[in-house]
Amino acid sequence: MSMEKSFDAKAAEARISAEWEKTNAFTAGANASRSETFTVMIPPPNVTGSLHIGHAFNNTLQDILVRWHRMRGFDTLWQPGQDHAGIATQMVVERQMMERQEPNRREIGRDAFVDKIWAWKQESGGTIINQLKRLGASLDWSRNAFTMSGAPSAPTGEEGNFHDAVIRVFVELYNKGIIYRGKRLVNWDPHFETAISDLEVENREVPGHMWHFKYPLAVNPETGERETYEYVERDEDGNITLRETRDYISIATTRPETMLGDGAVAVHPDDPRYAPIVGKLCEIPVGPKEHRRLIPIITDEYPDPDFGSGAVKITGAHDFNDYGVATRNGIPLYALMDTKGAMRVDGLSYEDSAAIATRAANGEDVGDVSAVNLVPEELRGLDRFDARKRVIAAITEEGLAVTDAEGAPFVENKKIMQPFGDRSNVVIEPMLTDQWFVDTKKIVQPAIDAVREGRTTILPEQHQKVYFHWLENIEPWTISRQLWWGHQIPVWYDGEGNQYCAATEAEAQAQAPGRNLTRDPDVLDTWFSSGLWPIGTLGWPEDTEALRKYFPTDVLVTGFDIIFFWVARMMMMQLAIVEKEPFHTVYVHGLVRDEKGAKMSKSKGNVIDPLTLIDDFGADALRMTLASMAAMGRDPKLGPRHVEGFRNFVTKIWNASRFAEMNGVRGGGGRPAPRHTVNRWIIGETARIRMATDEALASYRFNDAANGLYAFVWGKVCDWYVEFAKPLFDGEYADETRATMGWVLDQCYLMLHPVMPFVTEELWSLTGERGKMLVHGDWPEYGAELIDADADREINWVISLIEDIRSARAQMGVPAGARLDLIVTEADAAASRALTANAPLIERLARVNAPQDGVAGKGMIAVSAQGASFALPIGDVIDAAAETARLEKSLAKSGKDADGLRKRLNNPKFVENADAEVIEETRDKLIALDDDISRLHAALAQLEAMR
RNA sequence: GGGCGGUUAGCUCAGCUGGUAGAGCGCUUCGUUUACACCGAAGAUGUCGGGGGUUCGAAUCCCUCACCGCCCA
Repeated sequence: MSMEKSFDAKAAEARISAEWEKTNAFTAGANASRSETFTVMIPPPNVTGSLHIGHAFNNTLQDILVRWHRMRGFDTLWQPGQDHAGIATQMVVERQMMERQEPNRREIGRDAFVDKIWAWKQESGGTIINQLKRLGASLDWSRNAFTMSGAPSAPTGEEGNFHDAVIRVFVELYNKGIIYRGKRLVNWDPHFETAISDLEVENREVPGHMWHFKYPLAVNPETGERETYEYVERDEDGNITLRETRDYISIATTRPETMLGDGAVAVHPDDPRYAPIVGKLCEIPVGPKEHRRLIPIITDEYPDPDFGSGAVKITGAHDFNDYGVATRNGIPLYALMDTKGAMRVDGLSYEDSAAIATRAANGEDVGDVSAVNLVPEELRGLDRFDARKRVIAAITEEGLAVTDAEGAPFVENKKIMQPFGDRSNVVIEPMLTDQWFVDTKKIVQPAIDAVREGRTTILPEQHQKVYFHWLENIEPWTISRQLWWGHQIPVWYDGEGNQYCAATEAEAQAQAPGRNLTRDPDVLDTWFSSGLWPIGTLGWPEDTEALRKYFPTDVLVTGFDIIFFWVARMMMMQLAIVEKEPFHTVYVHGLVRDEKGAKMSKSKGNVIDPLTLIDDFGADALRMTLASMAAMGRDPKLGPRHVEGFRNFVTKIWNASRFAEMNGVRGGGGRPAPRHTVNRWIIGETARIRMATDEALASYRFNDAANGLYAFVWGKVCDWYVEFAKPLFDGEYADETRATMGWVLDQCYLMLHPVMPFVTEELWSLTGERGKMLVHGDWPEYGAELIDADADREINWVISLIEDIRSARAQMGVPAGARLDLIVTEADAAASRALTANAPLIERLARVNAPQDGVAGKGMIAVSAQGASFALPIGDVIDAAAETARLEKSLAKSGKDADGLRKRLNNPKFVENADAEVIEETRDKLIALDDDISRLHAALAQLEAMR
C-alpha cells in the first residue's frame, strides 16, 4: 500500500468523525484507566448561534485538554449543550415569522408562539453542534443539554430536567429572601420591550449635543415679580470674573425631552453661586404656558460644580444618577415614556398631572404618581427623539435657550456616552418598572472567598482582579425579562397582589386556598439558567450518578467577556445551592482578532469564518494555529496565512510518514533499544519534547505545547532525523533504525493528537496494526531516563559540523551539487570518534567525500568544529580574499562573544554572586569559543602562508 | 477620571521564576540529491518605546514619561 502525496483533510475528517462517533469514542469515561475524573463544561453556545472564530478558539483549547486527559486515562467528561438565549431566539423566530408574512406573536398568543420557537429549535437549533463536530471537538454528544429542557412547553425529545433545576433554585432563593420583586429603575430595551441587566448594556461614545436652557425662577406671589439673585463667578484665585443679576438658573442637558419629568434642580451644597436660591422654586421652561410647573432647587452631593453650569435637572424616572438624587431627597419619579420608548399617552391629562406635580413641589405628599403623565398633550405618543426636537424648538422659540455672543442658542457638540442594548442596538431607556432581582450581595461572599483562598484559580492572574472588583461592587441582578421564551417566573398573585412562590401552580394554590391566582407573566434571564450549568447538566436536583462522579468539575475555559455574565454567577449560584465551587480552575483566553489586531465585526467586514478556514486548510491546521497563538493573557491575531503555515506542517508530517512507509517503517512496535547514536539521540529528543509538552499543557501554555511540537517534528525529526536515517536504511543499523523511526513517528502522532486529531488519527491507522484508535491512544510517560548525554553531544557535534560546511560552501559559492573532499587536519579523540561513527551521515548531508587525514593546502577552505579542524579543497580558483573575509568575520564574532564572557568571568562579583551552574556554563562557552578562535587563527595563518 | 494590558526583526508575535534575544510569514541567493516546491540549503535585518533606578548582570524587577488598546465610571 502506498500513501497519497498529501493528506486529504476534507475526505478524512468526515470519515474519521463518523468513526469516532460510531465507536462512542467521546462518551464519558471512554478509555478511562484510572479513577480520577476530568470534567469540562462547555460554555453553552447560544441555540441560535453558529460557529464563529471565538467558538473555534474556545473549543479547540478545551478539546486539547480533554483529549490529553482522555489519553492519559482519566475518566473524562466534556459536557455539551446550548442555552436558550431568550431575546436572541425570540428575535430569530419573530423575524422568520415576519419574512413568511405570518401573524405576529401577539396575534397568535404566547403558547402558540412558544410552540413555534420549540419547532424552530428542533429544526435549526443544532447548527452549532455539527459545526463543533467539524472542528473535531470531542464532546459527549449523548449528554447534550439545553437550558430549557423539561419546561412544561417542551415537546417530545426535549425532556431532561433543566427546568426543574431552574425553578427549584428560584423557589429556594425566594424563600431565603434572596430573590425579591420591586419597582426599580432598570435598563429598558424599547425594541424588545423588556428589562435587561446592566451587563447587556453596551456604553458607547457617540456624537451628541449638550443644550443649555434657562429655568426661570418662580414669580414671587407677593410682589408679582420674578425672583432674582446675584450670580457671581470666580476664577481659581477667587477673583470675580462675572457678576450679574439673574432671574434664572442655567441647566445643561443632553436629553431635553426628559425635562418634562423633572422633579427638582440640584446643586452642590458647597457651590456658592447658587447658595442664594437653594430652597426656592424654579420653572421648567417647557409645556403649556398656563400650566408651567415649578420645581424646587435642592442640594445634593451628586452635581459636579465644575461640570456645565454646576446645576443639574433631576429626572428620577429616566436617569440612574437622578434616581439616586431623587430617592435621597424625596423627589417624585415621573415616568414619561411607554414600553416602546414613546411619550406616554396614558394616565391623567397634562393639566391634572401638572397640578399634582406642583403640589408635590410645594412639599405636599401626593402618594403614587404612576398615573401622573407630565407629557403635554401635543407631545403624547411621539417617539422620544421626536419629542426632543419639539422641546428644543419650543424652548428656543421662547427665548429660554442660553445664547452665545451672537445670540444664537448655545449648543455644544460633544461626545457623550450612551447606553445601547447589546442585542437590539437601540438606545436603552432607564425605566421605572416592577422587576425581580437577586440580592447578589447576600450570596457574593463565598464566591469571593473561593478565589481569594485559592479553591478556585483564575488564569491568567490579572483577571482575578477584575473578578474581585466586580464582585466587591456588585449590584442587584435584574432577573426578570418581559419575554415569552424562557422559564416563566414561578410566582402567582391573588387579587390583592400577594405573592405565592412555588414550583407548580398546584402548590401555589395550596398556599392560597380559595383564591384566584394569576401567574407572573415574566420569564427569567437566560443567564439565570446558565448560571446553573455545572449542576443542571449533570441532572441536579436529582441525585444522579453523573453528578456524584463529575461534580465539582475541573476546568472552565472561557473568554474574558463573560467573566461577569457567567463565571461569577456560576460561582455564586453553585456555592449558594450546593455549597461547592463548580470548578478548580478558570482559564480565561483572549479574543481572536483579525490580522491587524482589530476586533472582528460584521460591520467592519473583517470576520473570519472558521468553517471557511477548515474548508481551505483543514481542521487540524486551524486548531494548530489557534493553539500556537494561545499565549496566556494575549489576544490571538489570526489571518489565513497563519493557517496556511500550519497546513504546510500537516503536509510535512504526512510526508515524513509517507517516506517512512516507503522505506518499510511500521508503527505499533514498542520502544526499541538501538545502538546507533542517531537513534539513541532521537529517542532522547522525543523524551524531551514529551516532558516539555506535558509541562506546557499542565500550565495551560497551549502555545508552548503547539510550537514545541511543531519545532520538534519539523526541526528535529524531519530536518535531521529523517535525513540521518536515509543512509542507515542499508546496512547493519537498518532494522533498529526502522524500529526507531516507527516508534518516533508514533510518539509524534500521540503527542500531536490533542491538537491535530484528524491527521494523526489517519496516520495512526495507515502506519500500523493498532489495538485501538488514536483517540484512545495511551499518552506516553517516559522522561529524562531516555536521554543519552553522549549521543546528544555527538549528534549535536555532527549537526554543527554539517551546518558549518554547508555555510562555508554557500558563502564561497561552491555549486550545491559539487562533492568536496573532506580533509581532517586535526582531530582530538572525541572528534575522531564522532567523525568515524557518523561519516556516512556527514558525507551525505554536507555533500563531501569520505573524510581523510591530511594537511591544508592551496585552494582549500577551512572549517572548524569543536576539537577538530578541516580543510575542503574547492579548486584552484579559490578567492583567497573572500576566504580571508569569511574567516575574519567569523573570528570577529567569536572574539566579541569571548570578550564578553571573559569580562564577566574576570569580574569577582560575578563569580561570587552567580549560580555555580551559570558560572560553569559561561566557562564552557568560553572554552569552546577560544577553541574556535584558535582554529580560525590557524586557518588564517595557513591561508596567508599559502599566498 | 479609575483600573488593566500592550509597545521586541519589514509584518504578526513568543520569550514562564533576571544570565546577554527567538519563531512564523515576508525578503535575498542557491537548489529538482531515495518523503515533501504546501520543499530543501545558505543569508540579511533588532540602541527589546524614551528616561532613571536596583543588580556582578535587565527585554525580564522597580519608578517615571510617551503612545496604543480594553474594561469601568
